[in-house]
Amino acid sequence: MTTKDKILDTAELLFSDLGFDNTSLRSITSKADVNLASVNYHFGSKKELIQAVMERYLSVLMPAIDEQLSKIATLNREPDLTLLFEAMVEPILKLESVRPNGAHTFMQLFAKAYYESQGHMKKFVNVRYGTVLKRFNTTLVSAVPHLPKREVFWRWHFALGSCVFTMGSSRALTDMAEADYQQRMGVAELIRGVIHFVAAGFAAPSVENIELYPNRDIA
Amino acid sequence: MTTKDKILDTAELLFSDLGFDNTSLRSITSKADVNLASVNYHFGSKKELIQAVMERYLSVLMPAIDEQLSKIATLNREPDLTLLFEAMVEPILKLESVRPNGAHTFMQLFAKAYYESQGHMKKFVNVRYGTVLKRFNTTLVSAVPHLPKREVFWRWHFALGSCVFTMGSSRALTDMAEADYQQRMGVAELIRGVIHFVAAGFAAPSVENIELYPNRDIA
DNA sequence: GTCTATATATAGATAGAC
DNA sequence: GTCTATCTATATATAGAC
Repeated sequence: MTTKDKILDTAELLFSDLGFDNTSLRSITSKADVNLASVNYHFGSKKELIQAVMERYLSVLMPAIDEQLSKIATLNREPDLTLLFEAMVEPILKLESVRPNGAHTFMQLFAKAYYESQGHMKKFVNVRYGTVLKRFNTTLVSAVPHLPKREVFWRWHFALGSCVFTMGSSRALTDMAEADYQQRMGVAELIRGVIHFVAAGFAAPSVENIELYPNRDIA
Repeated sequence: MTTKDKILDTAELLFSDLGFDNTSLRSITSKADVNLASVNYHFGSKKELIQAVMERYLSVLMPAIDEQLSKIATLNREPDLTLLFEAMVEPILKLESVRPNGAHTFMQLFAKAYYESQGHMKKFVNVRYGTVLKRFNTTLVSAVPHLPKREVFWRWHFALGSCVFTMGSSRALTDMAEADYQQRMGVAELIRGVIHFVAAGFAAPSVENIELYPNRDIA
């Protein structure tokens, strides 16, 4: 195994576990058993190392998502929401082929990236995969034609919150579920659970058409 | 205004904006125009400063939540989910009285605390307000008697994700909503929106009773 | 209570020998 | 490509004068 690969593998392990800011280049190189200076030699900077770690997954995930969106487009009917969300499962599970336990690792990385809102990552993803993201958004909007666009905007971010949070805490949550309810959840079941939840939230009638506080018994 | 208060006010401003780890004592003391060493004199350490900042809000929020739970208990009927969630709005809005814009600031702080998962905060909250948290959980479980407990566990965390994420990104999201849809959202509307979303997710039929992939057109 | 000065630790990055 | 040694910056925390 090359030095470069040793760095990448160790970095993704520590990044996904501790976050990007909380992982020092020193901890990576010592655990990977390579020299500290080799990170800058091979990657230039910590930022570029982070991008390289993410790119290994994004380069598999994004084309797979694009392909699913194409399949949906060929159906020649209004795409429904559950179909769209479920179509995201396969691309994520495909990440298992990138590295052992890849889907789980990527979800953790994704969540950490979101939490720490690394500006350079946002730019990086948008420049490289902006068209796929736009396409997903277009499909999403067309899947809920009865909702005002601003409603779609809000619900999408509510849903994203559930997904990111679940991804980031997946290890802790599955451990708790096993300890308290003897329930062994895999990555696939977890994704399906959260998808079911957010799809139901999306399917709710428009907030703008209902009375928000019908039950004022206690207020 | 005392030095201690100047530190608290400035700290909460920077913490809520940049997060705890990303805010140095130096940036706080220089912005508050007090001496660096005064933080350790008045609070002992950065950890204790963080706890003091949170405590100003928690000491108002938690008793208010407890009171709402009491009111729900006196209704003498199965508490419904929407009622329970809506009951949380008033306590949060009460935080406006702690400091100007307090509800918004607290939500940001809460989200950052969750993201950075500061171990000492978790302990601190559990020790001081564990009974209120337990009581909320008990009420939640009794509000959805048709769901298996493990389902409640999962859905609660999915819901929490939506809430935390929305709280943490509230400024960015409301700014986008105003720019793109000319929609001016206040804190109250935002909370109600996300509550409506997660209540719908909670109200969905149990995942364990439905076929998860009824629509396999594309997989 | 408030200040200066400093101890101590840890970051990311790089120069230059090999 | 790999290494040692070091630069530079920044962090929390504290000792001790006032």
